[in-house]
Amino acid sequence: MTPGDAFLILELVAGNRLIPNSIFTTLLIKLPSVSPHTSPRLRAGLALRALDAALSETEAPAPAAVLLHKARAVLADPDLSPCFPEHLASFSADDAPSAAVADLKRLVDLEWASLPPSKLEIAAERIVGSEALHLWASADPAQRSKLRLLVGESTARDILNKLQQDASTNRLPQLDHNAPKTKATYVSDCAQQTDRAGSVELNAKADRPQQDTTRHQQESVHGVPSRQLQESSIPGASITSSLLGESIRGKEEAIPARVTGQFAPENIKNHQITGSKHSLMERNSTASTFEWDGLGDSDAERPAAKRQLPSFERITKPSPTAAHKMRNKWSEIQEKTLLEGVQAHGKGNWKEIKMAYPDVFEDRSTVDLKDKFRNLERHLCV
DNA sequence: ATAGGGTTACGT
DNA sequence: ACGTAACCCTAT
Repeated sequence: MTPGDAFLILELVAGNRLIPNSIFTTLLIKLPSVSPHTSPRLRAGLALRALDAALSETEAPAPAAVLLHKARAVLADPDLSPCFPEHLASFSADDAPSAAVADLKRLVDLEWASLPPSKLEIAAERIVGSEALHLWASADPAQRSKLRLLVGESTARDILNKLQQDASTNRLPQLDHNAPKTKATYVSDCAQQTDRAGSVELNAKADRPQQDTTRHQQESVHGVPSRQLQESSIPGASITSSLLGESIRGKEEAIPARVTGQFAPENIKNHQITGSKHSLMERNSTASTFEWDGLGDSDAERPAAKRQLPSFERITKPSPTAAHKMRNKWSEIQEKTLLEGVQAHGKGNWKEIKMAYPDVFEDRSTVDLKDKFRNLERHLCV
């Protein structure tokens, strides 16, 4: 195992919040040591893990003041503080400790969701993602057998089939410039536009967030914790880095530290009077809200909280008791799941995220997800 | 399907 | 009264 391979593994693992600290630290100890300074993801992952640990005292419900104190200690740690983005490093709240801790947790969640994809994820995207056909098309037989080894038999067959189809229609797939935004673009959007070069570089390679690799990654974490991670991922990594090394390595130096300072003021929209087009003031008759009984967000998801769509009769005969319906507040679980979803599937892939957590988002539309994430984002960006 | 402008209900 | 979370509408 070369230091380069160790770097790829650690960089992947550090930035995946689903992989527990215990596993991460085990890897940290057993693998050849790597310098975190070449990777923003690795740096931020290390820092966020430390902060997470400080904030999640699961033993006894520690008082907020204690958590805050611990968190501040982490933030002030001279080894870690350079790794935090500015708004976290300079975090200070004059609210009560509990509010400050809640604020901090929110910021940390967002920061996790904003981590750029790892180089392995990007590499995986290149060999199975939307751009993969080009790579496969131009690969000679020896390279193809390497690729086949990496992606697995069935995926290889799929890709080759597609390739065949495209060859028969005599057309290679076009580059999709309207591809949805990825984590990487999200980061660069949100961060100040001061160092375009590095971000653009990342964007070009992570044109679309991969799906399968992330999902596999998560499944293996949930299912078979440590053994698999330590053994099975290693040969793949070596092959990957030997095959793709020149394209993903050597760029490390070129990637500048992430700058997430103040955000562009243009993002702040001041509600202004709008020459309203037409009867926007009128509530859409198809709109409905409903009550979410109780505040049971932590436990059993209510099984049958179904939105009741208004029927025709109801329109003609409006309910006399017109009980004022509350709106559906987002539960903490839903918020966390959304952030996790964005981390795993990329910002903008709302449909995908919704489908990935059907129970949690049963009563949320993709637009709801998008709106909610926009709200969460504003906490960070304003 | 998604982004972004706009509206409304709710908490303060 | 005001800021904002949740929701709605529409252009792309």
